[in-house]
Amino acid sequence: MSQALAPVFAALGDDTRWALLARLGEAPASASALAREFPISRQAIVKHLDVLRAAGLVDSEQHGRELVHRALGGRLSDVARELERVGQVWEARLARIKRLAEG
Amino acid sequence: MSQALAPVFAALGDDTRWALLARLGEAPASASALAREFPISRQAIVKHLDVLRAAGLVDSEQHGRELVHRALGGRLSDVARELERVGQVWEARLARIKRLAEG
DNA sequence: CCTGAATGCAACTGAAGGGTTGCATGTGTG
DNA sequence: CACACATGCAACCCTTCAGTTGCATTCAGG
Repeated sequence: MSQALAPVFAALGDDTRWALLARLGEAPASASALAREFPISRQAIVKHLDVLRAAGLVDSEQHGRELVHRALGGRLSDVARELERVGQVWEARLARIKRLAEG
Repeated sequence: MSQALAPVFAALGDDTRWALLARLGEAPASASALAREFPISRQAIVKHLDVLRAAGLVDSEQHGRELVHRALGGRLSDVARELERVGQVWEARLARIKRLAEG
């Protein structure tokens, strides 16, 4: 199922990358276009996009002479479900321990 | 609402930290106890716990002479809900764009 | 056709972060 | 009361990583 979560979190852990992803969430764009909107070089943006793509958070498509990138909400939902699941297991376990200790 | 997500992702992005958190999810433990189970020094573990606590993923309580840490599933659920929400917004936007382009 | 714009590759720098060791200091329990 | 064990603080190493600059290349379109 959903591949290792760590790479996704690592990808999301950087502010710039998160901003970039949020921007792509509003509308697809090319690296050069993003470079005009953000205060960092195009190369830096390309590297971030590589990381995001590797994490399954972005996908890219050739359009004429430019490579257009878009954010994938689906992957985010996958991760969300996994987190929710894990979180509930922990909470349940904690509750059980507390019950044992007090009861 | 749920404070900035970035710190949480940054915290979850490290494999060792994730492993540590998963371990605490099974049962609370002190830093020294964890140091006996993991192949890294107690100091390294303490630093990881600091990061996790700052992200709201762990909380610590003094028990006799030791500081016992436990994983907070609740925070994980918060993040999950936020992710799910954002993911759906992106998907909806994409669908709308696609409809416009094709329709 | 030819030029501007977009991409790709590579080397380099500086800072952040994971990990270590050493030491000082508390404090529970035998 | 003493000693073992848990914690805290600090300096230090080394790798990873964000970001930069420079250059080569390709290709869409006027």
